Amino acid sequence: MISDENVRTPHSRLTTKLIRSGILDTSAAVVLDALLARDVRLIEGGMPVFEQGDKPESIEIILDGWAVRERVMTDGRRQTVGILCNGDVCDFNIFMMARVDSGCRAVGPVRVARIGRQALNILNRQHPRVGQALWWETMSSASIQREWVANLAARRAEPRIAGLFCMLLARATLAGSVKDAAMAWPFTQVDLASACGLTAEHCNRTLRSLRERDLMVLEDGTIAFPDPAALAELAGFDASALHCDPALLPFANGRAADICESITSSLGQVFA
Amino acid sequence: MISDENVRTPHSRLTTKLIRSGILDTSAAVVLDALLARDVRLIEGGMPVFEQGDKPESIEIILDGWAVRERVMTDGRRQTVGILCNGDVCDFNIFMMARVDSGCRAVGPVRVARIGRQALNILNRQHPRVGQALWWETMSSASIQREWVANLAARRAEPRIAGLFCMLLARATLAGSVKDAAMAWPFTQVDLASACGLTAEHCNRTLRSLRERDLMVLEDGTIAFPDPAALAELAGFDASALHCDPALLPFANGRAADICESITSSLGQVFA
DNA sequence: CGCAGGGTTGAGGAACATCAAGACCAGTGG
DNA sequence: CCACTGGTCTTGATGTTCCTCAACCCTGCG
Repeated sequence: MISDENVRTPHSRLTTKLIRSGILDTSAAVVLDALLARDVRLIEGGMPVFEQGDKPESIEIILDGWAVRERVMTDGRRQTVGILCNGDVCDFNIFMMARVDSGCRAVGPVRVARIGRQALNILNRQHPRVGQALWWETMSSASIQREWVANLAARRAEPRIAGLFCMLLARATLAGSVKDAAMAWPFTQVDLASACGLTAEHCNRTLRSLRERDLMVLEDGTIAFPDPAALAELAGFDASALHCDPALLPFANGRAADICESITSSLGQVFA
Repeated sequence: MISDENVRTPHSRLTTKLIRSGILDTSAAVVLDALLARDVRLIEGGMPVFEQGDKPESIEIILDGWAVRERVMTDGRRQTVGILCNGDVCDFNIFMMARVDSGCRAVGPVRVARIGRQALNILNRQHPRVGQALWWETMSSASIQREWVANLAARRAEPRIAGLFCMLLARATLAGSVKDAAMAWPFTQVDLASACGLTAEHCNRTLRSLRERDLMVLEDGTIAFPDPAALAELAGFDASALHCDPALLPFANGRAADICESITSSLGQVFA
């Protein structure tokens, strides 16, 4: 399921997202892409990208594939606390934290780029705009994490799963890995259940309900959403946590546009 | 409920926390405290610190009191997505984000310090260690947000509320606003229910259960925990998300210590 | 062949939400 | 002074959501 689209396009998923969000211009993107190509690892599904308790020595960027952040609870269970899409920066705490609080595991095969402390310092000095873009990414992921909390706390199983789908579809769309409202889907129902705080059985039944409503189709490791707007309607999804122009997202019902307003219009002032 | 302890001690809650976490030394702390004293507002209970959709122009630091981050859902309900304790930095996205994704509301009276973009830039240039300490705070709050997700997704009502209590007690302890495992508690049961993703009625019944087990006592706007270790045991609480020496926390059952190991031992290398 | 992992379905019960009502208290306008 | 209001806490009755336990099927794999 590793896409080779980055061979056809000049930009990685991360820079695609940052450009679409109005954070990077294409010349700065080239710098970042070159850095991302320097130290790439391929991690097979189920394998850790890093473990809870590790001492962070670098930041990891998901180039292709999906990964989960998970936390080992005191009873031994692993609780998913976030999902990483291609184009996501996986923890920026290299500078300060002595230990990472939660591990990262590949779901399906994943290509990961690594940037060490020294390279990052040089980047910040020589290309401060690129450094700032990485901080933007960090802030953005904090917003996403808050939306994740709202999804768990405020919604029942069906809208909750729908809300997760909307969020992942939107993020993957920004990263450029969605075609016709469909994307790679290496997750098992157990994975999805853990992410949603549900049992696998209940998750299964809820998925069937979504399938019967023609809101999702899953086959061959690909998930498709025939009617993203209806999915967003069911979930009560609000894309404002993504800090992007809602017109870029596949929920063409106008509601998200109302809420987000024209975020991009003010992006010119970001680095003023 | 505004404490005046910061008159007796030289340090604000934020610097107290950063010193205890091994991030700041006392001389750098003086710089930060001076900055925190420059622009202080008093916000009464129920009033917004900032609103969802605002354009961020400064970062806000909670000096005293409690606040909640909340997100307006598409059906109009306000969903709590985080709780801010004294000593917490309330969103660092001033640099990049065009809009804030979730508002901040005072629960009980709150003293807030404001640092503008320019003052922050000067701080970063003249005192890079203090700037780094603020980034540490940001990373730490991301960890706390992940633990929040785990709490919602993995635990039932009783351990979930207990887990929230443990987290808040631990954070307030680091900030220096806890005495004898007791702290100010301006939250209504409706507030608590929203934070835990429960109805107020079920929250009420669960609190009664905790009270009957002698795990909490609430009176006069103060909450006390007669047996923090038992509370942590019930919750299955793991303090590793706090990135501090577990010996500083009031859960003296040895378990947290096992998990966190000696985090502080490696703090000397943080700025290497 | 056996076996493990993933998906699916059913029955029963526990956890939680919903609806409803009442107690208590602070404020507030008559 | 009173009545009235709204907010908070509390408790009960009832229904829904979700979990638990238990199967069973399928596939890939040793």
